[in-house]
Amino acid sequence: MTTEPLSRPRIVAAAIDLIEREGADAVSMRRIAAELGVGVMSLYNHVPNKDALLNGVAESVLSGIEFTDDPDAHWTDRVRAQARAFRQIAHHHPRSTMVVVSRQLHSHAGLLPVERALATLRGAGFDGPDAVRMLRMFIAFIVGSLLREVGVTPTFAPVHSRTVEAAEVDPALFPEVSALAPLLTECDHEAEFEFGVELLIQAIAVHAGQ
Amino acid sequence: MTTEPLSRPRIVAAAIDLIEREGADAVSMRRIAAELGVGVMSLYNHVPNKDALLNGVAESVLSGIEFTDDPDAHWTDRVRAQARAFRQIAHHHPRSTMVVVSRQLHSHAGLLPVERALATLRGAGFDGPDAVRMLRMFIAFIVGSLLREVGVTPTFAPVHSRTVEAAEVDPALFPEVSALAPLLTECDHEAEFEFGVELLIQAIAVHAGQ
DNA sequence: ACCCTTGCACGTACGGTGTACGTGCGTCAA
DNA sequence: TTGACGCACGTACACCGTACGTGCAAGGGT
Repeated sequence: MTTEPLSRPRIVAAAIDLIEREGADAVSMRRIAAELGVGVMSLYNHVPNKDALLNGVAESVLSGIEFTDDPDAHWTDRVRAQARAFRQIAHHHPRSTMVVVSRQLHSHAGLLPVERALATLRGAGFDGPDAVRMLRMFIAFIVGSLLREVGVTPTFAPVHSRTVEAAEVDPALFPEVSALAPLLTECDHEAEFEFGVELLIQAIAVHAGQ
Repeated sequence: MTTEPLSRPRIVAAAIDLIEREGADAVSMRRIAAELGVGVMSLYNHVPNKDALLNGVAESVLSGIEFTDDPDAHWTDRVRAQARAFRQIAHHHPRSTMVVVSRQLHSHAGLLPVERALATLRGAGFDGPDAVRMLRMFIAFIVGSLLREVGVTPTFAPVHSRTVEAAEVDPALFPEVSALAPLLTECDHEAEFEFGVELLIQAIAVHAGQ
């Protein structure tokens, strides 16, 4: 076993790997050390504490986003592409998503998506305040969508379809929910996300036109 | 000291109180027991485990929402009112917000807002699938907004205004971010939320009209 | 009046957690 | 050669969730 030297990137990579395999709850300094075949405290030579390590995880995942921005394209296409790129996180690192969105980053990795989004919005003709507003709107939507997608926030699926389908929620108390139960239990995240993005782009376009 | 008997509601209330005073990280079974002047294991006579206790916290906060729904009002007003009511969580229980939105509830408390929202959307003329789509859109937006508001997700404030204002982010690398830094550092959550709600309602109205 | 069940508060104990601290070894600079 | 330094490591501490056993008080059946 060629004992490659310990390093921050290697530790972060091990953490991401562990999160994706066993979930964020499985992450502990001891566990990561074991995964790397290393003593627990050796980690602290490269990472100040667990919190910083998780920040590293968020940055790493975030910087893995493939932004293929075409500055000549229409701004609606560029916004669409950026939103989709962000959603890739949920595909490539589903169980790390919660870590990414629930962490306040002041590093380059966290700023790059913001910079790109602001650039395309300004390019679309929005002034500063409007661009920031639109960006915040999109971020809220995307964060909320990703959380739903990775199962943190409810789908809302009152009846988890594993059970006897519906019949678990009282139709008298919740007529709409029970009537729409089949629709609520299933969720095509891709379609849902696309629908939301289109709705937002459309709304923004209207807002820009006036 | 009149030693009122221990009970689930009293434990949940103590937990909420503790969260609001010292943050969600301060919550431990030992701490709550101490707060109630009670042995740790006594809690387990009323609550199966910590997870269930936090579910209780979420339900309690959620059921504290004041929904004043007027069935005769225009659906846009009803949607607005419901969105605002939900946002009250962030005002009344700011530090519990994360607990509320990050927990999957299958109880009455969690279903009631869904039922109400679906009812008003159906009343507005949307068919089942559309109503569910709109609801999910709103939930994503609201969850994302609340997370930003309570400081979980970034504002995005690359320069935390406590430092030397701007000048911390390289204008060459991030021209837009540094140019808009003043706007990014401050965030009127109320205005931001209202803007988003209006944008969504408007978009949905357009969608409904076609 | 008796017993006996039941409910509930409590203490102890176990295996986990993050991390402060001291120790020893390898590799370079002087 | 010697000194400093970087880094892997073990130990130790305070804290966590909770399984388990114990004892006390109230209530119901006989």
